[in-house]
Amino acid sequence: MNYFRSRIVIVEDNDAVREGFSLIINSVSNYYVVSGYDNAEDCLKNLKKDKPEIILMDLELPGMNGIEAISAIKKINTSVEIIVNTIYENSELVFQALCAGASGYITKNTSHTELLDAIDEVIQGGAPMSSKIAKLVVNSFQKNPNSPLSARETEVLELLSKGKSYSMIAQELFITKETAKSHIKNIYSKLQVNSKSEAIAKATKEKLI
Amino acid sequence: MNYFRSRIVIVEDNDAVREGFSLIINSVSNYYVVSGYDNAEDCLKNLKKDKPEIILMDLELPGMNGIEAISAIKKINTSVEIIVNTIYENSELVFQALCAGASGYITKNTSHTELLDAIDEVIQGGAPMSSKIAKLVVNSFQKNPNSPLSARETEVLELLSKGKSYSMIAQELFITKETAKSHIKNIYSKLQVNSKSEAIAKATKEKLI
DNA sequence: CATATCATCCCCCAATTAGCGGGAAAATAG
DNA sequence: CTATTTTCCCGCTAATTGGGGGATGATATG
Repeated sequence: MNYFRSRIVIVEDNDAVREGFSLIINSVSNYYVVSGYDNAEDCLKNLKKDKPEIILMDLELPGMNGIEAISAIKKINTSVEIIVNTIYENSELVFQALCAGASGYITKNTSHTELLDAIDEVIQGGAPMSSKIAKLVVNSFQKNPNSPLSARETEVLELLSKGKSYSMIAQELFITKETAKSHIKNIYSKLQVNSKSEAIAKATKEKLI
Repeated sequence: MNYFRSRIVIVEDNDAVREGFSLIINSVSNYYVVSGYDNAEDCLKNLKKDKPEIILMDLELPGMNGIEAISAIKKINTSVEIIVNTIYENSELVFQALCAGASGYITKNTSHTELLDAIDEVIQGGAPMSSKIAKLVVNSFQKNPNSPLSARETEVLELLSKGKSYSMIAQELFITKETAKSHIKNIYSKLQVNSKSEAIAKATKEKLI
């Protein structure tokens, strides 16, 4: 009877919330909660025993935080799918969680149905995200439309950020080294920096490249 | 009566599909189709007249392709929300579309309901994506788990990719310049490259950093 | 316990690079 | 028509890079 039911682990320090999730998840036949923990350490300790396909992970936890926990879990078992469930919509946290290996990120105002939908989506190979989170993620691909740099300058800075030297940039853009140097001079002046790394840092931060 | 209905433009070269979408969208009261085009050029030409809040954009078009169209449209009107609707799930195209400024990316096997949901989501500031697309996007944040580089080497390479010099890397990691050099030597040997830019290129391609 | 990898540190050396200063001319766009 | 962009040139010096050759102790991994 259990053969086709996905094993789920919940890490959530609020007992009421954790037990609520368990009830919701256990109420449908496709999956069941093998274990619930109020901290990441216990989850890690029992990972090999629990063998979950999916972990529902809170981020604000006592002791080890959720981001560290995701990294640690993924190091032990790369195939487990982790869905972050938190109140935080802070973009830094979102990207940290995704970089650490989260497969989905849903915020805590989600309904029971949305929670179950997220689990379904992960099982089907998707990446469930709350609406705002998806927007954050998509925005991260887009450049700042108010860049002070010209198209050519942006092109040069992009190559610079890939570690190319002046002469390599010149070669790739079919210009002389002097022209590349000239562009870089102008880039530095516009960004008010005076070195490659500062320029890259500023451009990355302001999404100019 | 029209004041609160969102204006939608459809760019889709298949007449039947385009007209089908129009019927679906016009069947609900929240939005209506102001224009439909079978190519991007005509859409661009009429952008100021149509004043759409949302554009439903196909990628495979005669003449100017969808990616170029998105860039061109966004250059004219940064606030218009563009939802890509295509059969392609190719990751390169997805990222190009998002980088060009698409707010959503749905594939053509979506139901009428899902199409309308996507439009709703965009209006509410979200970023609708098909399940597979969301997974692609989320995966793009994650590193290759089979990196040949050690943690320290990865750290060094990350700083190198930010344009830092050997001495700056040494400073940031509290090691000597010689140690940084040593790490870089080992990185080059492991990646079988012999320069900074090659290393960064290979590491980026294989998502080691 | 032996071997491998990792992280740290040291030397020498030559070629290239980066960034500073100063220009200038043609093309493009508003 | 004026501002910006893109292209190109010169000289100069400090710094960087990447090649080579090592060594040490710690920590895994078998």
